[in-house]
Amino acid sequence: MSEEKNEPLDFIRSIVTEDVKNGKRDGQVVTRFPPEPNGYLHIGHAKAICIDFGIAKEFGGVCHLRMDDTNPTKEDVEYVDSIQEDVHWLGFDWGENFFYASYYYDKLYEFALELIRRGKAFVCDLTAEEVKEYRGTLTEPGKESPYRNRSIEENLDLFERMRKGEFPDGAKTLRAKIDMADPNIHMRDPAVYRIRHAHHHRTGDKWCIYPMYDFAHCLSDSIEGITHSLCTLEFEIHRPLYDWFIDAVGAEPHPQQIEFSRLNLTYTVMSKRRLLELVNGNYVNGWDDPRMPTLCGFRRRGYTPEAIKKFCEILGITKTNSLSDIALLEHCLRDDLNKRAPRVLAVMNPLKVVIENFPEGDVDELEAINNPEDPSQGSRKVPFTRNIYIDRNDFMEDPPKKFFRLGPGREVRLRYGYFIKCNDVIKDADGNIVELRCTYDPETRGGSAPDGRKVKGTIHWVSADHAVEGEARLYDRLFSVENPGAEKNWLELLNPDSLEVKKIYVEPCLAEVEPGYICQFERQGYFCADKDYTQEKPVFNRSVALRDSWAKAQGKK
RNA sequence: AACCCCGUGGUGUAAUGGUAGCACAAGUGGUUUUGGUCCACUUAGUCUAGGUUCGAAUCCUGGCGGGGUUGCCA
Repeated sequence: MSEEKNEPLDFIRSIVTEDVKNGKRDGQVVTRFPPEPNGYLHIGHAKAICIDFGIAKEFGGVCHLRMDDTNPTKEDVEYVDSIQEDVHWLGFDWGENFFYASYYYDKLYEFALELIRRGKAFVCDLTAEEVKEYRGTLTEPGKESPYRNRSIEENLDLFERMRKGEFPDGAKTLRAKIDMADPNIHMRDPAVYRIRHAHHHRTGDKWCIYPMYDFAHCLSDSIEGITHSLCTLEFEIHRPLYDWFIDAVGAEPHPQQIEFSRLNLTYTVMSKRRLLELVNGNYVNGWDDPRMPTLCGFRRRGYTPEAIKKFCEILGITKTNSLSDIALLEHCLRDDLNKRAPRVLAVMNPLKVVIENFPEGDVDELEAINNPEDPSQGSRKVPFTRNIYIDRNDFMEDPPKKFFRLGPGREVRLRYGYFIKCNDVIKDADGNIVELRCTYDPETRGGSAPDGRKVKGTIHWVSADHAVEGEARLYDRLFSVENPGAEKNWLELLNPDSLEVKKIYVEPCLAEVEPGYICQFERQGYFCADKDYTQEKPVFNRSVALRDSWAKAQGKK
């Protein structure tokens, strides 16, 4: 009975709250997440998952996971497995409530029979092309099929023979008898069953007729006792049909379909068709390529489930067509990672630095905090030696005004190490900088000077003798335009930078840098992701990211 | 020129007839052993025209704009 007046309720929660209050369906809440196993789950699905599972949980209900597998030609067990894995990874649990629409093929067949017996469906011999002609257009009504008035007995007989496999694909369909003049084209005698002599990933060759989405979905919901059938906006126009089928066969209970807007992200393509094209065309290395907006792609890129869920929560539930800024998603990840990800020193684009007053062969073990945001994560030792690498981007021979890092004659702090001062710049014959000669101040061990003097910059470094070398791709964004989803020639907009392989050098506390991708977050840092990414893996912070940010700012001026 | 849905800062949202608020982004300043984090501040909004009302982002009507719908896909 608690009244949470201050908590704003989105329109779906308002409806559910009202239903529960009114004792509708005994106050039970049962939702479902119903993907078709024809591809991998992407960030757009994450929103639906958060809503479906989230609302069920909030109202003390359950959420089913149901594979909407009514089209055997497009589906595969590979996808079933990945979907389960990804939903679990996000942190949701369907318990015992895992189903397939194909579990209900027998019941659905019975419902179809009932539809025929009630005179509400007929077997139609029109070809696909003819059906299209008869359907009419958006502005003109359709014409009734010449087969529309077959007797119930004949329909029953024909439908039974369809099931037995007496007809080839496309020869006949079972159609609902509704209204060919309905302004909603989906109500103009829609198909209920079609013939498909195809092997189904679960039921094998048992069936050669398969129910259409509109018929199977609402009745599957009813069979499972779903109370609120939440889906995206494109199904809005299907809702009258959803209701019609349930009423027409007299199914109980009658779930309520409610639609919300789907997620769109800037710089990202989201449709399964296009993602499949990226995979099949080898533009990416599979569904879990870290550049993909799939959940497994985000996972490899180092995203946490918490960040994704938080993002979905912030977006809220509305019916407004929207294009969400991926910067918000990145913010959610930084926010999460910042609190818990261990940090490690890293250098990309190494520049050798010789500390002239540090003895050759000596190793100084320095103490480094694992996570400045979380002291409980402890510290580690970092070896300091005469020869180190810093990032090329952290040195400028002719530093402009607001550049705070190393330059000739300047002093900076090596993070967790010493202050160093640049005395000399060594170049090769072509004038490229190949080495820096510096001196360190032994008094500044740990990073602070007893005399109280300050430095403006703190830079990353690794011991040249101890650094672990690896390669990684620098992930920026797969696409280089605002919204490639809207572009016709979207494949040409792939960002070439996303393919660039870079060297990376990290502290010896890491055994190796596994080949993978490096995710770039300006001003926050990079972290490395790979096939077996875990949240315990470190963020390679600062260095290049900050440099790029600075460069970008300069470019603006 | 059909039907349905949706229009609040650049973006995503809150306010359900009573002070237009939050977050991201952008910008400025401060703290800082990550140019990160954190803190403070700034910029910026109810598509439009009428109507109802003491009072409209909210209700009504028209216009304008965006999206969806003509699979034997889901």
